[in-house]
Amino acid sequence: MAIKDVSAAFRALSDPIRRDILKKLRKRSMTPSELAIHFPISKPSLSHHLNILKNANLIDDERQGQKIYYSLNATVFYDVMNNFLNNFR
Amino acid sequence: MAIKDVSAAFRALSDPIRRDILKKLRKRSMTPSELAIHFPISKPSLSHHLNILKNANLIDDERQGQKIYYSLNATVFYDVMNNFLNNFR
DNA sequence: TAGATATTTAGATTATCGTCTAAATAATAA
DNA sequence: TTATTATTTAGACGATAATCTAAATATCTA
Repeated sequence: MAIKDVSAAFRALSDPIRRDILKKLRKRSMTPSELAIHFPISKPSLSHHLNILKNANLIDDERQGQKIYYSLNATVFYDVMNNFLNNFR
Repeated sequence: MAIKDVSAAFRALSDPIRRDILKKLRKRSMTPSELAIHFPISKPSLSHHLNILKNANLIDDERQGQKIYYSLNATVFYDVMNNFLNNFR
């Protein structure tokens, strides 16, 4: 999956909580409940942030029973950055 | 000048007009009036966008008489991107 | 089928954003 | 000084965003 919307990607990255979520997911996939431990916001708010990251194609999700595992979509992540940087080289 | 605020930089980059302004400034410094030709917004709106880019340290300004020349601050620009990418390597 | 756990959706509230017009400031030129 | 040009500031308005609580949906287990 390629870059759908550069604006959405940058907007997603403009929030420190969302950048921290990506940093957590860099190490391993995590569920919303696992992530929630690290952030001082309600679960609906966390869900909202995850949705924004997902719509920007920066993360993927996969349900396993009751749990949903979110993971970093490194490909799109680099695509956004590199495509953008190439415009300025 | 280093990165003051990563959030401000990404937020600045989340608007397509502001990204287009940066692309124009990649080639040469330009005044608000010169830039205005290329964008379908009022001059106060353009001024607002330039202010956001300036607060994010993505551009510099320099007055020459009546005119103010805006230029890309490539250093900060790359710093934001590279520092961020390094976090995900 | 209930009950428990995991997550999202709905709806409200407050704050921020992008835009405009009108007015103000700054510099130059007649 | 007065007029002209370049740009920003002020203030308003509608749209979007981040957050919360309460309720709904989905899955598993007894």
